[in-house]
Order: sequence, then structure tokens, then C-alpha cells
Amino acid sequence: MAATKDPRPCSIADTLALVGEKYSLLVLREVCLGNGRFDQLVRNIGAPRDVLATRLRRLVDAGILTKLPYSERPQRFEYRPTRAGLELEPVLMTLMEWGDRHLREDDDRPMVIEHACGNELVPVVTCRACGDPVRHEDLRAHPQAPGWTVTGPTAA
Amino acid sequence: MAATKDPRPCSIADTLALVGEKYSLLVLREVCLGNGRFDQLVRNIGAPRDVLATRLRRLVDAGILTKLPYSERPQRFEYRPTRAGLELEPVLMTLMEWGDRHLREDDDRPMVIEHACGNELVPVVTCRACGDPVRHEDLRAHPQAPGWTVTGPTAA
DNA sequence: GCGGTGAGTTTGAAAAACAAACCCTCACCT
DNA sequence: AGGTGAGGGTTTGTTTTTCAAACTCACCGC
Repeated sequence: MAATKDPRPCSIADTLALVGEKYSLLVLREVCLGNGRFDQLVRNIGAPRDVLATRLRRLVDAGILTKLPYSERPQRFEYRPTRAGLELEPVLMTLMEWGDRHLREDDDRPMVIEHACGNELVPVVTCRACGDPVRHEDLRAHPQAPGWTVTGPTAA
Repeated sequence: MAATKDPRPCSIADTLALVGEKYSLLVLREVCLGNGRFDQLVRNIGAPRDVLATRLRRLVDAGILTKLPYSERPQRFEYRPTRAGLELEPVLMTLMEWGDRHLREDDDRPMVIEHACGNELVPVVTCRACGDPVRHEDLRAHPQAPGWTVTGPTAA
């Protein structure tokens, strides 16, 4: 019944192949905050310098970051998110929201984000068509490619 | 100015500490789809069995998965998401949405999800307070804990 | 010319990932 | 009673990564 030999075609997996390695999403967090310099990244993330250099190369290659000079002579660079990189912010938001809710007490959230509407941002994933918040029970998966099995009645 | 020695307190980092290792989010994808048996996971994810066993232990310990028997004699188990695990689905949704948009042509999405409203689900992260879709420019970060620097005017 | 900063690279040891083989309990067949 | 096979892992030995610390190189200010 379920017997796909190789990993399935999957956009989650494909996205994680680009940003799923250790530190990559933290790099994105930092550059989204404007902290795009190498030494800032090392300090703020706590990653080994060589690993960070590898990650940065990969993220630049993937079109998620750009490396641009903020000073010639002495040459100095800064990493910034591309449009595609910024569009990964929802991933960061949902991760943060989960962590705030499950791993913290209500009053020691390390960071509060203010939305333009004036309120504190609590990110909610909604359905674009109807606007309702997405709940697991409301989903049904329809595999489009071969190699998928959906055992339960529900979906991801 | 920016000089935090150690990694910062951060809910994104904390969440990734639980689910950020290779394969963990793919495990979650599978269990959310109802494919929670060990051999299914091995096949569908393509992970080495030992690594998978390690991940499963960790996810169970973290309260994201439960391991429950679907048959005594012979003892057989199935992994399922806990409530906390299901609440990570928004992370999967945003990853999938990004991958569909940036890594695929419009017509070869490996999986389409149908929402209870009858339409195809396109997940959008919105502000709970005002309901508007979240855009980077509308955010402002307010660090609550020491150790944070927000260089740019914008926020993550 | 001396010390310091930024942005990495090099080096060598420790940890993780990997693939393949193995193990154990049971069920089913004959 | 013996053989086969499934499910759910563990073991083994090898290849990759990670890691921390030290090092490099270009430049600036003193």
C-alpha cells in the first residue's frame, strides 16, 4: 500500500533543503532584523564561523540573501534578504509563535513584534480564500504527484 | 553596540532546537498525514533508520509526538502528533507555500490541500488583531530580553 | 610600525549521518 | 515443527559535518 521507495516530491522538503540546515533560519532572522554583518551573525547566532560562512554561501546561491558591500576600501560586506528571503518571514513568525506559546511563560517572551495596526502581532495562518484560521480538522490533502500516501482522513 | 556573547534568547531558536534537526519536520508532515509507522516514515522520508529512531525519541520527549500501540501481540506502534504537534502545522504550511511559489511551476505542485471552505488552501499569515496579511514593512521588533540588537528600522 | 576591526579560512579533534546488516517477537503457512 | 515474512527497531563501520581555536589578509587610525 504505502511503499514509495525514495523521498517524495514535496515543497516542504524542498524548502527545507534550502533553509533547513542548522542556523540557516537564524541567519534569516538576523538579516531580517538588519543585523547582516558577519561578526554580528557569529555573535548573535552563536554559530561556528566556518559553518556560518558555508550557510551564507548557500543562502546567497539560493537567492534568499544578497551580499552587498557597505564599504569599499576596506572591503566590507553585509548580507540582506532578497524579496524571496523576506517571504520566508512567515516561517519565522509561525516558529516564534509556537515557541512563545509552548516553551515560554506568557510574560517572558524574548521579543514582541508590533504590527502596523498598533497591536502586538500574533501571527495566525489563515485560508486566503475564506479568511478563516486554518485548523487541522479542516484540511484534506490531495497528492498531485505519484509517490504519496495519505493514510488518515486528515491532511497536512 | 551589538556584542552579545552567547546566542540570544529567542523563541524561533528554541522551537528549532526541538524540530529543526534534519528530518524532524518531515516526520511531522507524515504523522499529520496519518503515516505514523516506522517503516512508512523510513520509506516516505528517506531517512536512515537510526537517525529516524533518534528523531522520534526526541519528538516524543518534547511532547510533539506520542507513540501508541495499534496492536498488542505482536506489539506494533504508531506515532501521532499531540495537540502541540498539530499546532506546528502552520510552520509546515508556510514552508510548503514558499516552496510552491518559489521552487515550482504553478502546475506541478506535489500536493494540494483543500480547506473546509471548499477552496484550495493558500496559507496566509495574518495579524490576529487586525486580520491583515503580515508584510515585512509593517513590523517593528521590540526586544524584551537583554542581548538583542535590532539594527535596521524593520523587524522580523 | 603597532594594535585593532571585519570577514573570513585553516586545522585537527569530536560528534552526527549514513547504508547495510543484524536482531527479536510474533503470525502465518504447510 | 520448521520456514518465511513483517514490523520496529539496534549495531557496526565508514564518511561527513560540526566545532572551537588559531590563523590570515586588507585595511584604518595613531
